[in-house]
Amino acid sequence: MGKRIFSKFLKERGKRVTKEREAILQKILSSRGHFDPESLYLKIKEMGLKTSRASVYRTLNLLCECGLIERVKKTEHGTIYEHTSVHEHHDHMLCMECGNIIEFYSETLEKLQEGMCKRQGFQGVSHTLEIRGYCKKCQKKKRT
Amino acid sequence: MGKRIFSKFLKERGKRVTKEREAILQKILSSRGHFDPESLYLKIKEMGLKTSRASVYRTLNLLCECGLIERVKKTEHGTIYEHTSVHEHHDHMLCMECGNIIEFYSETLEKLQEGMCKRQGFQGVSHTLEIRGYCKKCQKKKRT
DNA sequence: TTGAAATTGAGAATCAGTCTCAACAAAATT
DNA sequence: AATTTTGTTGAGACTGATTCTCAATTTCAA
Ligand SMILES: [Mn+2]
Ligand SMILES: [Mn+2]
Ligand SMILES: [Zn+2]
Ligand SMILES: [Zn+2]
Repeated sequence: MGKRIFSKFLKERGKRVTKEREAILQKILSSRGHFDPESLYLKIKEMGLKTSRASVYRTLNLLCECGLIERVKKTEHGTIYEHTSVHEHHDHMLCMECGNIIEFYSETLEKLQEGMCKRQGFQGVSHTLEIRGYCKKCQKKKRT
Repeated sequence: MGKRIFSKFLKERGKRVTKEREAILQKILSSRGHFDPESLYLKIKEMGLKTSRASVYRTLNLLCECGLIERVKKTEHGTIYEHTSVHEHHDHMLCMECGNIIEFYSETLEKLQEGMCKRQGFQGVSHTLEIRGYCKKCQKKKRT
């Protein structure tokens, strides 16, 4: 499904639909959750498909532009992405102990943000909310 | 005021209060708003004080640990910091056109987040909310 | 099928941030 | 006060993510 969107996007810009770009998108769509460019690159090589880091990075930028994926977060170890076509918009809780990511969504929270924007005369387009702390498991561990 | 806190923090850890560390903290406290390591480094040099990039980075890490400053955001051009002792906690709206940053705070929003954490059994410690979009000025420019 | 135009991949370049280590300074011991 | 111990500094090397370069290759409209 994302394949169509991507092809259309590329053609509209006079860009080309190549095997490499298709392989990269396919691999992203066929795996769940968050990912980073380096692991994606390695997974694609493992499958015997040919690609290069340069192409992975270039394609990730294109996929961001066309809205099929999103940059979730820049960390000290690089950028984390996720695909948006599957998931609807959501925010994240990040466990500082184990790195586990909990996804959540609250309509009320979203509305409230819109309200804040209006009050400031700001035209909101997108947002990221990250709550850092400790997940259930890690809270238990700490108690002992 | 932050000077005291920093000295205490350093001593508690068997670390030393040096001219370089004091100069860096002073420069941060005496300037308003957000900053990045490189400009901070340049400002300090301009003043004729002696320092190195290494020391700036090292000291910023210490100041984060002791809570006097915070990493606001990692961008493609590096990390943006701000000092917390002055400002209370707040969130950000970031204009994608001109880079302008609007700070805001909503009690309701904070409470709502606490509620979301409780529902997930997550122990929230801190968070970052960034809303991206267009500020008043840039909205006007776009219309014309 | 052909050729102009876009894309690819290997490796060089860039850039923020960290690390190394010898010279130096602060605290602790004598 | 002199000496020893230990932490800090700064220049520059290093790292790792990402982008750039450019010759070779591929796409696709005609
Ligand atoms: Mn997610
Ligand atoms: Mn701020
Ligand atoms: Zn955890
Ligand atoms: Zn603006």
